[in-house]
Amino acid sequence: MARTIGSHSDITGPRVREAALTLFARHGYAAVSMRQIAAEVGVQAGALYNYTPDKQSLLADLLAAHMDELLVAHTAETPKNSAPTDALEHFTRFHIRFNAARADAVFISYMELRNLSAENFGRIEALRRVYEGRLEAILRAGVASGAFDIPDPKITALALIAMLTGVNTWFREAGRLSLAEIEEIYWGMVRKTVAV
Amino acid sequence: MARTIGSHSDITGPRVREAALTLFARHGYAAVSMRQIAAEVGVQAGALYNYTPDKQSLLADLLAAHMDELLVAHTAETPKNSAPTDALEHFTRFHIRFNAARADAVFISYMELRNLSAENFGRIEALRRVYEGRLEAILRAGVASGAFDIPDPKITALALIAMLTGVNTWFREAGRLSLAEIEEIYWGMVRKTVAV
DNA sequence: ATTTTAACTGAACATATGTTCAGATCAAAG
DNA sequence: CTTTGATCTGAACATATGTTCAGTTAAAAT
Repeated sequence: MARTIGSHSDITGPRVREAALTLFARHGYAAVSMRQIAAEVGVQAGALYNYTPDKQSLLADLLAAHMDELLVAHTAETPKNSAPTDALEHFTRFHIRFNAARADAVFISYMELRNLSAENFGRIEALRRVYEGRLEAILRAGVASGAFDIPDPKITALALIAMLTGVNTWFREAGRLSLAEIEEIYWGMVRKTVAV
Repeated sequence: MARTIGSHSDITGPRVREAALTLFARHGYAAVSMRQIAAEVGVQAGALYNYTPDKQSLLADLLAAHMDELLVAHTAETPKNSAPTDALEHFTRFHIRFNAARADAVFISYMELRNLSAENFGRIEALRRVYEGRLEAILRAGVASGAFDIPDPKITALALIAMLTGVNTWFREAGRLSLAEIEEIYWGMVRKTVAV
């Protein structure tokens, strides 16, 4: 009637976040009520406040966690001192693979920026800029080395990120193409886009 | 106290749609109330129902109108019997220019699909598929003629649309680059992406 | 001038939402 | 076994939402 048998914050907490992520991605932050999230977890809405101060923090934390994870993973997996073309290939494959494994988080990290408070928006946007900046740095290094022919590295970075992230709107594991095939196709397009 | 002096449905109707478009784009459909839209127009919420059966229809009609306008404009402006490369250039420039002039409508046509009823989603999605299909047809013609080297026209079409539509997330008229400059840069990238 | 139609208000209605918190039950510690 | 801490319920609270509609005022028609 009150405390659920076997419950523990280490179990319920992640389930709250998971449910929120799934529901926000499917229906949108504003369209999902705390009661819906609670029902998904199997508790009443009031219980959610043991795990989040409020609804806005729940969204902001999901987005920040995703961006932090993205940057940490990218940092860990990025080879040092690669030639620009290798670095670009790595970025391309990393982006597709990492994001495909986290479709919901990627989705809301673009779709729900409008629902963040100004403070939270600034926080998430700063993280996004860091990631974009890494691609731009690769492109600039390629231009400087003569490996790439790019009229405007910043615009090109934006275009490539949009292209790569677009995979998330349609890729399905059970689809016609495997993720590896999609990586190949996209790397081919990216390579040609910057080719001399 | 009741009817506003000088009011007419040909004036208020479009203002309702305009206010809805602006507010939906800025805050998201679910986060915007009918009272907010009404306030933007300068009427009470109950008055909106002279112009739309319900909130969902307001959104669906905005999306459908945009897609219809896009397809009509694209049909009217597309030269007949162009070589694939010319057709692709035209598509690229058309997409950027047309959408830049309708940033809010483009934005919600991607961001608010989740908030459509199943019936309305099907309706809008079908229109989107028509547009995508036109790009794919250009790419296929280019492959058939030997002008393009593309491993998968359908995937390439999705990638290019994502790249081109991405302009809408950051382009500002008062920005560093003019729309014409952006068209040039993007056409350069698109041309190289499909190059033999 | 009168009647009809158009365009609105304001109040109401039936829910719905984010959040709080006293009390209840489970789990861990002593 | 008792006490303390953890995790929940259910009710309440203060708003907020989409929508309806009788009545009011402006515009158009007669």
